[in-house]
Order: sequence, then structure tokens, then C-alpha cells
Amino acid sequence: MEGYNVLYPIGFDAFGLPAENYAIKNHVHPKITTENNINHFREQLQALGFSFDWSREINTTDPEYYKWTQWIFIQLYKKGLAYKATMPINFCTGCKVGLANEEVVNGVCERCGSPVVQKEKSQWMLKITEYAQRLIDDLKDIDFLDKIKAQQTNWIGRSEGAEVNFKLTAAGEELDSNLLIYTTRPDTMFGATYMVVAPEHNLIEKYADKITNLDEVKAYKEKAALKSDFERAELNKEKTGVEIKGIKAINPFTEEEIPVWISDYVLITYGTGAIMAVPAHDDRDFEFATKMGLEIKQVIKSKDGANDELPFTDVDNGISINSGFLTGLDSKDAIEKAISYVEENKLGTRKVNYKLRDWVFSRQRYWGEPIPMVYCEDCGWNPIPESELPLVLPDIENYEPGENGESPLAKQTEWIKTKCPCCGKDAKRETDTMPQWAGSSWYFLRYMDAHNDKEFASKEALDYWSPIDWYNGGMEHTTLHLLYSRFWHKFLYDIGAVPTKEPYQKRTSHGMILGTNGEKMSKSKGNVINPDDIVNEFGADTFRVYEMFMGPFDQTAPWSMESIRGCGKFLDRVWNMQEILVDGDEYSKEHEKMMHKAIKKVTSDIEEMKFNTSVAEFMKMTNEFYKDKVINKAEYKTFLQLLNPFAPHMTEELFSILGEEKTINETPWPVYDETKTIDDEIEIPVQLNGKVKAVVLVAKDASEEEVKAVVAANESVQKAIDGKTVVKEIYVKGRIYNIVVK
RNA sequence: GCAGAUGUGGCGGAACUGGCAGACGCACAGGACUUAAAAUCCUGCGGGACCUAAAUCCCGUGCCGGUUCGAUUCCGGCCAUCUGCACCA
Repeated sequence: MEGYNVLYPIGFDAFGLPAENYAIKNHVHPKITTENNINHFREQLQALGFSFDWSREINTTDPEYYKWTQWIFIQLYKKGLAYKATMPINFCTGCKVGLANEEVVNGVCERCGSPVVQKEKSQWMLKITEYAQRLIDDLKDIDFLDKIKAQQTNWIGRSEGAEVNFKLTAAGEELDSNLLIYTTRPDTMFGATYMVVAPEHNLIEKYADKITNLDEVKAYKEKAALKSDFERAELNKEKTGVEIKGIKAINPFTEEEIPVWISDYVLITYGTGAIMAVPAHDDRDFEFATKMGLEIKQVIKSKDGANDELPFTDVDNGISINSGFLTGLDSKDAIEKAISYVEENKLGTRKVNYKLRDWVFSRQRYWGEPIPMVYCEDCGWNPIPESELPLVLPDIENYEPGENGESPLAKQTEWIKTKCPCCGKDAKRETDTMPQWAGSSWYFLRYMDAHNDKEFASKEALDYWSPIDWYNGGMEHTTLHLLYSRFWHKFLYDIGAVPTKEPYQKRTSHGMILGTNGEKMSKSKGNVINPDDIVNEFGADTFRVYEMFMGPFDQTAPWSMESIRGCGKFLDRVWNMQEILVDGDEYSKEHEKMMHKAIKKVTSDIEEMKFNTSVAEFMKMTNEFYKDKVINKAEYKTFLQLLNPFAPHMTEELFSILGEEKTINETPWPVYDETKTIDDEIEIPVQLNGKVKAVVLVAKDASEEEVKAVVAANESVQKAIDGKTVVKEIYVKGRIYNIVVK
């Protein structure tokens, strides 16, 4: 209505675990249930009157769509950003199948209750870590809500520090390799009294012959492997560990010999999988050292000397002590100096680390895009020729998870058999599929050119529409999906396939609608509100107006069956205004000001997504028209145009009853005249020491003297200041008049 | 524990840049219409001080303090709730 060409698309991201598990449970092929669900969703969305461009509808499970998902994977592979690595998967010891994280509940299989353990498996990985810094840096150029930016930044988790080598010895002899650790606090090096390696660390295999208590160490390692991620990550868990006897490390700053331990509080997936422990200045190390009776050496004290209870971890308020050349330095300076020392003496290097890990891109599942890779005994892994895309997911009968954590596709012997794209010899297809995030990592690009069978989207279409001006979605997607799609987009930008660095210019989020009991809607709680029922009972317009009215757009709000009736009543009143309708080509004198003010308010409210106050404005106007028992045609038309985005069906019907030829959405959005929104007379509250005692009416451009005179003449004011001394009088033009008295 | 958000009547929520706290709606109460009910329309509706009413006054935006002529709004410190992440060295 404001003259922009707006692309408002819709589509269905339909691969993934929920669809697959539903299919398994009900013995219906996921293809069928997916199709049924999409049809149902489409009907529901249409019943609500959304103005989606249905000609661009997409479905990520359509081979014509996932052809391009596979194509992007091949490009990633060609640029070295997709690689195979051995990663642990959740493995159910009962069902003998691999499980997704959400299928593991309290360390046991959701279905059979058997313990879940970690099993090593070769998987496809995507190198999102290569983009970590750019994913942080480029946030500054885009308009995301601050809380969304903060979540992205925290998730990527950049930290600065150093990697430092600790020499190892066995029976006093120096070993041929060092133990590399990562630390963000090199200033605490003098306080490192022991070291810890993760259970998976290769130190144990490498120096097995030097370890005098190898059986004990190996037993600990095996026990740790049996624990699920959940158990290992559980907070307040007692720390456990075993000293690796026979091997010692040398603290490079103190030259002292310190013990080396193995414990699962150190993670193989972060940093180098080994740490130097500084129990005096790290909570976890402190807990471990206290339990194991290890030395705790304080090397930082607080500036004010007040709080020296250990562990003392405040970087901003610390000074090094007992730390050789660092002693006396501020913690921040000490960190810098320690890193310089490390680099000068070739002990290690400055290093930035990220919490973000590479993306595990394989799923041992049926309902996903087949990974278009082939393994040949001679040539290794190679992508299938792009001319063979899409690699269609075979239509199979038995899509239950495979044995020993294999994909269900591993049973499809005919499908697996193929020729090597390099040498032509017999070769095997990859049987893992892509995760549910794959299709949604680029879908926005497909909307720009949804039916292109030559490319994922033409350059012209991409240039015309890119980037997405405004992306609204739930907060639950602000880390994974949002980050993955930014990563893919940046990759596509790097290979020249898209014109912008970032996919989305602006990202907002909506609040969740809770059940009537104030809890998240869920089937098990029985508090689900079905939109079909609401539309049947109250109509789509009432439904929409209520959703907008119930609270601020970005905040959660509980559903109320009582409150929605109020919105229905409001729309009835709008309809019945026909009974007080009179002719008129212009706004009437008595309503003119209200009309201009309302256009201004609703226009800015929509821009700021303050839909709830827009609806309040409509209700206020309606009350006003009924109070005056009259509305003219010009006023009614503008009112219907303003209300149209909220209640499209009824307003269009009324518009045509008024004899209009065009539909409302073909008419331009109403405009207002700023000068006509200003009142001639304004009310000025008069305060006495900040408390309102009276309200006076003055002309809109009244001078301070004039206002002062009116205030002085006011009876209530006179009464209030009677017997008191006026100290000061403050007038804020057009706002307030405050008298300070003693 | 870390990060982010939120706290205002019986309820959902308004309140611009620090300027009349409670817009608008729900619920509730009283009245009109009706044989009656529903629907609709009108009126009232933060708490307290007076038996009632008007008028008036006092208190009041999670708690304690500060800045200011003036604070729901700004600052400091707490408390509670929600969401996400969680042994990240």
C-alpha cells in the first residue's frame, strides 16, 4: 500500500527427525505424512488470510529443491570446507542404533531406556570455524536485535590467550614431545601446580610404556567413554580423575616438575584437550585440587587486598604476586607480558580460540538429503558429477534406524552400488544423510527464483531481491539455524554465487503464545489451542486482531478465551457502524483531528511492531464514533484502510459495500497532515513539589508569561500554595508547570 | 555458574526524550431493554482515611538507597521469575 514491491514468501522445511519418528511410530512413510501435513498447514495459513506469495512456495524435501542443497555441499567439499572426521555419536546399547541428542533423556534412550554411550564414527564435517571471526565481525553491519547479536557472539565464544608447550619427563629423562595446552590466563602460569589431560588425549597411547599405573589410567579412560555427554556435562558432579604416574611435566616459568592427571572435566573438543591447572585462580581446578590434595599456590591478589579468598578469579581487580618477572603487574598487563615471554622463548604462541566447533553434518537417518559423495578404494571420497544431481532419496519400505549406528540406507545394497566418478571402478555411495538444518540454510535464496531449473537462483533475481530486508522468527533459532545460514551465505558470497556478505539485513523475533495456564503449549500438558477451532468459532479476523492485541509482539503472552471475545465484540461494532454512517467526502470538523492523529499513530506503530497499541487506537476511535452517533463515509473508508492489515476479510467486505471498486490493498495507505494532529489548546498539569494539584487549559503556542498568569489565577493552585513560600517555578513548554514550595 | 530478558490493578497490558501512572481490552458490580435469558447499550471499577455521598487528603509501578523541581523511566545495590547455554581452561 506504500508502493513497494514486497516479497512475502512461505515454504516448508520438512526433513528431519520429528517427521521420521512420527512415520516410524505410525508405520506411514514420511513422504506421505509430510505431504498431508503440508496440505493441512497450507489450509490453515490460507484460512487466516496471510498474503503469502504462494507461487513461490518451496518444500525442502522436493528433489528439485534439494538438488541445490546437494550442489552447495559439493561446492563446500571442493573448497575443502567439508571433510570426514571421526566423531562420537550417541549410541543406544539396547536398540543398537545411533540417536540424536534430543532422543537421549537423562543419559538413557528415550524409547527403550537402555544406557546411551558414545561411539566413534566417521562423519562429514563442515568447517564453520573457518568463518567464526567473520560471523562475529559482520554483525556490526546488520540490524539484528541486540539480544540476538549477543547470543550469536556468545555462542561463537571467542577467547584470546596462548598455546604453551610443557616439557614432559619420565624417570628424570626428557621425552621427545611436549604437552601443548591452551590458556586465557598465561599470567597465572607461576601458579600452575599440575596438569590435566582429557580421557581421549593421545598422550596415554603415545607413552603407554612410561606410565607405571597404566591399568588404572586405562580403566578410568574406559569408564569415561561409557558416560554420555549428559553425564559428563552435569554440573555439581563430583570431579574424578587419576594421576598418570611415571610421567611428569615441567612448568616452563618455574622450571618445577609437576604431576599430570587424567580427568573428564577437561574436554577433548575444546582447545588442545589438555590444560595447565591453576587451582588458586580457577573454580574447577580449585575443586579438583582440593579433592585430590594437590598443591594450591596463590599468584594473584586483589588490588584492594580485601577479597583474597581462593579461588580468586577477578581479572579486572588482580595483581600478580609470587610470579617472578610478572610480580607487581596488573593482571591485564601480566597477561600481555606473559604472552610476550612465551613467544620470545619459543614456548608457544598467542592464540585465539572459539567455543564454536565444526558442524557435524552426517546423520545416520533416512529422512534427509542424501550426501552426494562416493567412496572408491583407489580414489577415496569424491562428489558425484553435478549433472547427476539431484541424487534422489530412494523410496524404501524399511526406514527404521540401522544396526550398529548405520544409516537405514546402508541396507539398500542396489542403491549403494555405483561407479567411481574418477576412475570408473565399482564404488559405494555415502549412506548418511544431511541434518535437518541443511535445507533451511539457504531457502531464502530459493524464494527469489523458486522455479529455476538451471541454477539455485538467477543472478538477476538475486541482485533484485538480496539481501532479505527483514527476517522475523523465533528466538529458538537465533543460534543454530541463524548461524548456519549466515555461514552458508558467506561461503556462497566467497565463491561469487550471491551478491551480499550477509543474508539478512534485519532480524527480529516474536514472543511465544502460551497456553491458557501460562505454560508453553504442548500436547502432553493438554493446553494446545488449535487455530482451526478459533477460526471456526470466532473467525479469522477476530483471531488476528486478538493475536496483535494480546501484548507486545516480542514478548510471550498466555492465551485467553475470555479476552478474545472482546476483540470479536470490537469487530462487531466496526461492522455495525454502518448504522450510523452518513455521506461525506471529507472528514467532519469534529473528527478531523482524531483521524489525522490515528493515521499517524497506526503508521508508526506498525513500523515499530507495536500492534497492540494500534488495536487500542482502533477501539478508542470506535468508541468515539458511537459516542457522537455518527461516522461519515470518508472517515469510515480511512478507518477500514488502517484496520485492513489486522482484519482483512471484514474490512474488504465493508469497503465493497461502501461501493468502492478497488480492494483496499490496491489503494494507497492513508496519509496525515502533521499540522492537523496538533491541538489548538493543550492541557498543562500544574504540580506542587512534583504532585499534580490542577490542570489548566492554554493555547498551544502560549508564552510562559501567559501560562504563568493562568496558573496564578487557578483556584486550586491558590488553595494549594496558601500559607507556603514559593521557592521556584518551572515551566516546560507544552508539558508541565511545577511550583516548588516550602 | 554465564549470557539475555522481564517485574505496573483481580487479569492481558498503556505511559513519547525524565513531565497528569493505570490508555485500550477482559473479568466483576449496578442499571436500561426483555415475560426471562443471551446479545446489545449506559454507568462504575488500584488501595486506604469518613456510617453514606460529594469534596479532600494519604499511599501506590518487585525491594533498599541515590540523582532531580519532578523517577515506571536515569544511577548503585539486592530479590524473584522466564529463556538460552552450560566443566570452554
